[in-house]
Amino acid sequence: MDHGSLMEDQMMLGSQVYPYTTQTQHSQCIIIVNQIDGSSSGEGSKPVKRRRKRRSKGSSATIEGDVAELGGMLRKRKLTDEQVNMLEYSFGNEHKLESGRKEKIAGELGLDPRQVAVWFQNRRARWKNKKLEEEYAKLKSHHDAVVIGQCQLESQVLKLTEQLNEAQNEIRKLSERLEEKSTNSSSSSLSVEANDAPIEFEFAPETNYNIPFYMLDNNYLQNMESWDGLYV
DNA sequence: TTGTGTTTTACGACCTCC
DNA sequence: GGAGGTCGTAAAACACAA
Repeated sequence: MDHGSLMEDQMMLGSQVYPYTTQTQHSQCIIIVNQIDGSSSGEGSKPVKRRRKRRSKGSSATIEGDVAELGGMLRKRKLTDEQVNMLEYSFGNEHKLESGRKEKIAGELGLDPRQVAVWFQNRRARWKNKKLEEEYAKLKSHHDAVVIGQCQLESQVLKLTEQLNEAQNEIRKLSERLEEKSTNSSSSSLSVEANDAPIEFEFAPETNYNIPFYMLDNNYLQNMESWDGLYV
């Protein structure tokens, strides 16, 4: 029998047959689930996508923790705060769920072991999503810092390029002046330098030329310090 | 009240490990 | 091969604005 197509047909027809039969009896809710579908996953090599049987939205709402079965159909129930708290506590201790632990938790909380397993699966998925979001936020802030740093460096490059141009102009002027003087006094055998007026520097006379000028910028040094931490 | 977006519960399909 | 994992998604439950 093709359970898949039967289920699909039942869904199409709006049938209320659910792929599980239920036997519930508990202080709050125990669901003993007997799978009648029988074709869990191993249906040959070809993957068969079967439509799942879902209840229609027309069914009335359930009270939290209420019995999970009505008119032969499973009802989705919200777990009580106490159950969720206990599950959260258990999840906090260990994200994985061995079968012994699952049975124990299910027994303590009055839940079906399957519910406990499903809850842990969903909880792991939420935890993973949260981790991914955190990771994304961290990477984004790092990226933003890198972009800001890059802008700062680019503006520094512009500034330094300007300074370099000025320096080159100054050098050119000086060498032109020297050349001029040497041409004028070419007939004389006297030393030029001895009678010359001192050469007048037009920029940064106080600059210490033993240190690369870009390192004299405080911003440069500060940036060097703050950038070290980014590449750990 | 109702439409809509989000969260929670549950499941099917598939994968991995023992 | 079975148990238990992830992933994607349906549908109920819930929150909340209009």
